Amino acid sequence: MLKRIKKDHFEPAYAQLAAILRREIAEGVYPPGEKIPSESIISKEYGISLMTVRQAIGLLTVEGLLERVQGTGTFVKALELTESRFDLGSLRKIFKDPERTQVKILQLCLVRADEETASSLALPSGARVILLRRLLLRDERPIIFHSGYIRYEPTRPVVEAELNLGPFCDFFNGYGGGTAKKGELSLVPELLNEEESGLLGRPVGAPVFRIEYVVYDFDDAPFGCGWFTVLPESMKMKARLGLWQ
Amino acid sequence: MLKRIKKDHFEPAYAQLAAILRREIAEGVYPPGEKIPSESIISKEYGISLMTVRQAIGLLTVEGLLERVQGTGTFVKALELTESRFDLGSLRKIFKDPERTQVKILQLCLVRADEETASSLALPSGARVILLRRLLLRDERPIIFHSGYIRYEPTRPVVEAELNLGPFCDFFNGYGGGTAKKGELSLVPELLNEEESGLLGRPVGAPVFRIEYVVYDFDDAPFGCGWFTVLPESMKMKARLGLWQ
DNA sequence: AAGTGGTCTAGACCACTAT
DNA sequence: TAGTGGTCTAGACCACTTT
Repeated sequence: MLKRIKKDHFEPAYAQLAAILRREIAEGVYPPGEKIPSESIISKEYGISLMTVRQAIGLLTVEGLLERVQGTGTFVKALELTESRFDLGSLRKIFKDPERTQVKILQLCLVRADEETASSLALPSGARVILLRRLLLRDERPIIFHSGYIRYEPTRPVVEAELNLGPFCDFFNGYGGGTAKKGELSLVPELLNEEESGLLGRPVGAPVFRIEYVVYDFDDAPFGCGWFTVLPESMKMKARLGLWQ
Repeated sequence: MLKRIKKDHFEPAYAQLAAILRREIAEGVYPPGEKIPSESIISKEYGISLMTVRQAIGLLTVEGLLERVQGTGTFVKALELTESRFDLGSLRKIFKDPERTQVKILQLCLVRADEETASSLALPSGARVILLRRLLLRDERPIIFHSGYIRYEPTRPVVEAELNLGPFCDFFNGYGGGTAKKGELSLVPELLNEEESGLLGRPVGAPVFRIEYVVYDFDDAPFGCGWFTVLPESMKMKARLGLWQ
């Protein structure tokens, strides 16, 4: 039998078993909707411990290939559009490559919060807040526009250099050393307005992504909100479903 | 000590420990970047097995709260914008609620594939493919437009009723009983064109999501491609970061 | 060398589901 | 009642990192 787990292999046993199961699913040995053999049967078949089998099946479960049903069995999942997950991985590379990226501060000042901002930051309308507007450039070309409001705390002055030097999204970790506890984001399709059009060098009305956010401190009080306007070609939102090996 | 694991609790031990660690992180006992106690120390401290501790820490790791570094320790992760994950969960409810949703077939016919489609489906240019265009309505209102091409297989005739009756995204599972092995999706911001504007009842140029896809069969050959145009209010793309308990 | 996480075992009992 | 997955134990050895 080819499907055997080798001890002393560079791959751990659970990964080997996961690969075998992945292959068997790909080959149609277990078609979508079908039940795969029980954990104890697999454990005996391959001569490995039950916990190791569970680790392999757990892996394929988070990959979306299998589904466990207590008391019944483990089943092969069919492809479902709604299982797709998109992440901001393409931004990660940009944020972590200081060589080619540059941040330009457009505005950093104290302003009176408008109705909506005050409400987002749980402040009385007209309270003073910090307005921060920046442009992120990649290879000299603007690709992201950021506009954000931050709670103004007189005890913690904002140092421009601090915001300038830190990573682009660093106010997520507060300014002056504070840290965010949680954040809420929303992704929407948007059209470039006139101002953004000028800043990002694209025609008015061009389609872009907008990421709106609110971040909260460790007392669950909102301390920052705003949005990022991102040119779609610099933020590839891709997802994969099923068996890609 | 309050932080103690109760056996015979309705919550399993690993979930109790995860909740305790979550709380301690929230309270700043372990600030972002800090190391939490080692697994063996936790194991002794709470009188539970090492495997159970690992299960709890594994849970918080996939939640994005902790990060394991082999040979060094487990650390509290700071909030990072780029860790955000958006899913199509809001579509799930729509697809699985046949009471309020309705599918209207606009077109189902054999056409000659254009250059791009032929290339996506790995067919010679001008090959015959099935064109399927549909509208999904929710409470009588159109919210998603789907336009897709499917490989034409003379041996497997397409039955309109089949496509009409199945769930909206069911061609993912092929037609005539075939099944998809994998799929690749891409999310982009787009503007409504004139045709879509008429179908979806929104002005031309309104911002929408577009989900482009290619699905592959079990021989890794592409058998379907196309896109969904989705009104943004019916597809809320939300993500949460950090500690929400 | 000591400490950390990564893997693994050979059992055990439980909750749930089907028959 | 039998079979399934869910949880848990008390060990073990390994790979890796730091000192």
